[in-house]
Amino acid sequence: MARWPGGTPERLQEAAIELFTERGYERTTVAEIATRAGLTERTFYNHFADKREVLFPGQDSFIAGVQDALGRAPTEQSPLEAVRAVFTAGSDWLDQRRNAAERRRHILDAHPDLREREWAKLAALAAAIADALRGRGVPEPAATLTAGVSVTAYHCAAARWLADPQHGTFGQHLHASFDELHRTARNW
Amino acid sequence: MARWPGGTPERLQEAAIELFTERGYERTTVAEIATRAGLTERTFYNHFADKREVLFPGQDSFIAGVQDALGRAPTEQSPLEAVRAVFTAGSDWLDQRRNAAERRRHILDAHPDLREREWAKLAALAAAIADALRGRGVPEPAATLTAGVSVTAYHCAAARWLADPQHGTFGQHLHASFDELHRTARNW
DNA sequence: GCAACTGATTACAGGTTCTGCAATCACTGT
DNA sequence: ACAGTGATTGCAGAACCTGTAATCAGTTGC
Repeated sequence: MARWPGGTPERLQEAAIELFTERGYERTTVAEIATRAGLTERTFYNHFADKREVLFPGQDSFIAGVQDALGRAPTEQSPLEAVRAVFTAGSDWLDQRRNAAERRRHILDAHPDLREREWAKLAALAAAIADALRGRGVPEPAATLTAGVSVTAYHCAAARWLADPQHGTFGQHLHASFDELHRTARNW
Repeated sequence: MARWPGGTPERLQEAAIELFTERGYERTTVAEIATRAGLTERTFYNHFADKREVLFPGQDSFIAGVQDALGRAPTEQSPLEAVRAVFTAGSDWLDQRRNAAERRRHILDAHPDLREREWAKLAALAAAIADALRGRGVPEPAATLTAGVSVTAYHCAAARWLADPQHGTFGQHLHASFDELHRTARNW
């Protein structure tokens, strides 16, 4: 018998999402989150760097995964093709979590501080991609630009995926975004 | 004779930059900034929404200006051309403030919280541009994508402008970024 | 069997950020 | 004179976050 029930960070995340949904992000204190999870405020900060981070579980490992996958992508792919393929490979994972993503999006949209953190995560993703591209021999500023453009397309696809009343798959929106990118690029 | 010496926000900004440079962002309290400016902590918060905002003066009006200029850009320009032209129009303004920009960059680079705010400002800029493009009749998702790509190029240009040991003008780096964008787009 | 170790949790104290509210006070217009 | 304006201030307090040390069930080494 374990001394402490497992899944502490998960319990904190669930409690946080419940409370944020019920009464909003600002009107919820960290102490309340911890209490609902059967823990104390101090324990919350043992698992999350700050109050916002509880809404971004696994983001850092996702970013690391993208960077890693890009490192082993076939060399004959162009940089943008490689990134696009890596994103596409992870699209099923997202589709299976649409409900959770929708609830999370609601909370994020309601508070600027949380969107700020989201942009920070996207910037970190772009930095990781740029790093991987440089590792593939892409020179600057092409690496940074390609990474930024890719993340823009990714983010745009994610937004439209969640806003889509027809509930199309993330993969469909991803391809639509990248295709639109090619189309508009032709008019430059 | 005015009751209070003028330029309160400017004095707070100068005091903040001095202190952040001397002992770092984290080791400087808002009370210390206010005291150095001959004011109180409460007055600081009358002028800035939070501690970080003191390093982003006039950003919101800059964003509004970009949006406004885009609204009156000639219709025969393609969306990306229009944005590029608006950015170029403001490049002299930046060149005249290179020193201040360098000091500010040093402070920003040293603390993640500040970079987070910077990304939030860039995201706000992208949103404003997307809005202006939609006003020009650009449909979604092209508007959002073009705006995102533009801001990526802008940000990349700004970074390289400040990192350039040859001290090239911002306009040169801006054009280099946009040209590189065209070049890489051809390999997609 | 027993002691030392481990590692998650907890208790506590305290600094900092940020907000709400009411008061001050020189200047302004009537 | 005299009320109005508006920037500043004082004060109280909630919430966020951190450092440090204590607790204690389970595990390991002997």
